[in-house]
Amino acid sequence: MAALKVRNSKQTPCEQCPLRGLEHFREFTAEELNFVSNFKTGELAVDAGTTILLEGSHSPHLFTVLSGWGFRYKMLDDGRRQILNYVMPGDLIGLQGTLMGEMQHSVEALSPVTLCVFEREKLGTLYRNYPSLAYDLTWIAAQEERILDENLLSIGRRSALERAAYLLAFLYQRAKATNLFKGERVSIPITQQHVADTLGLSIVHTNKTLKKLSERRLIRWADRGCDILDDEGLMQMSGWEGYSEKTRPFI
Amino acid sequence: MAALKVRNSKQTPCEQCPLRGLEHFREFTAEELNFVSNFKTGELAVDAGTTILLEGSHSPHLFTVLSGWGFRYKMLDDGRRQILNYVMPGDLIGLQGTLMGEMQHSVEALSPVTLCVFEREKLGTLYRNYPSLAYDLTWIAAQEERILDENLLSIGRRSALERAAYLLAFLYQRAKATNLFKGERVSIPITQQHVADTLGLSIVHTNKTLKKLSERRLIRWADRGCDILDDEGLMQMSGWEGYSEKTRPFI
DNA sequence: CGGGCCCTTGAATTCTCTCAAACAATGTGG
DNA sequence: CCACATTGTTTGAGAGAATTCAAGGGCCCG
Repeated sequence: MAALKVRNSKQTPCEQCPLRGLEHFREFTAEELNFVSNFKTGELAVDAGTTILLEGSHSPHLFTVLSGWGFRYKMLDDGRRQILNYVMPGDLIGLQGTLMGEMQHSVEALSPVTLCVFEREKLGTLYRNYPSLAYDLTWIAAQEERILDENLLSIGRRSALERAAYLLAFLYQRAKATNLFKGERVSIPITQQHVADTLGLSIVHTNKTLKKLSERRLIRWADRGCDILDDEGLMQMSGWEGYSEKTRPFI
Repeated sequence: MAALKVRNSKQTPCEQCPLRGLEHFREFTAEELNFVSNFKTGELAVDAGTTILLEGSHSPHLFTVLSGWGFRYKMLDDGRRQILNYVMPGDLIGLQGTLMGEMQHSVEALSPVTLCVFEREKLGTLYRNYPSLAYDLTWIAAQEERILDENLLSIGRRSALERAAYLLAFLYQRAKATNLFKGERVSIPITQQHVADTLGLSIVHTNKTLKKLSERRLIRWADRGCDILDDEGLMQMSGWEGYSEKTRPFI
């Protein structure tokens, strides 16, 4: 699977960024917008299945997801894979690698994905002249930390059924916030193998666990994806209360 | 267990900070040092077992650990506990809560701990006037993210034996870097319950797993703690390669 | 039509948990 | 100083959870 194969190159100017209109994201000042517009050097469109960032690679790019789904993961030498988190529109990827030189995880596209590409050299300017954006970067990193804390709690201490319910409620909440569900379709584009690799379970046991959620009418497993039927039921089953932020920064 | 009980209040000026001398931490410029010295409003000393920060509490403090060991954790309603990471000298705690209003995890002292207390109101000044420190804050958050990624991989995909070996090698490496082992004693001050709650295992199974590591002469379980006998053996057993940073920022 | 990918199911095996009991070390109050 | 409670560690046994192995079915695409 070739990394970073460009599908097309039409550009969305930051001023007309479709995400900026969503109430989920914080507004920019004119100055900020002007800088970010300059910070962005291009756009990238990749197919589902493409490896966007690869563990072990150096000086990787800094991206924001403009559309589509993806996931971050790590692998052990023998092929065991752990999915760490999912990425959706508005999410920044590659920050760890940008700050620390080497990617410690990979990112793969789950669906066709478009990415804003940022110029890593201008990160210094960002910190020097745009403290509010610097603050946002720290905020974004801290938010990711928070999600990982919850995932860790889930894998370490929740039962298989609770874990699965948490994951699906979590994905539903995030996807809803970024307006990923146009109209009625509420489908999460993952396979059961992805669920298994996120929950730390085998594919067989994951299948049986998801079946229980289906029998309780909380979800419906569709073709290569999952429809959420009762997100509150999922949250109740998992004991997870959801995130409360109304708005968040994005770059 | 009362939170934040002050044990004494003698102060260490930042200029004479014992951590600053360690080669593990990056140097400050005179300006940075001057600001940080002013940013620090006091010092706190707490006993082992004290809850330093509590999940659910608001407007918490921002601290750097000056001495001692602690751990971050989350709990489910029914008491199941997951330890997320450990904190050691030089580690910043409370950043998540400071940025996002409410603590989503707790922090407890494993040993007597002294903390530098920072004035949260001056965080804006930091971002506005000290971009290098702002960068450091983002770096610190990204580094925590990286550790959580590795922990997640461990709990999700490593076997019990590998997990235990990883954890102990990880703690050893971090403790060594912060010079926590004066002389020969290489003892990590945790109980098997802590290990269990970190690895997502029961205490009984943790005991049996640690026994296997002892039999292989990789560790020795001492009184309320663990002596590392062969850290390379632990790393080999876990398949973990360790962190490569020579130096890191701290505030 | 065949191959590949994904989902499903059953069965045997292995891992991990809970329950239960006991022991060691430490600290406390009488 | 001893009796007793508390905390942490250790061990065995049975129950439950999750894994691997194996096989079959559906669907899409070349």
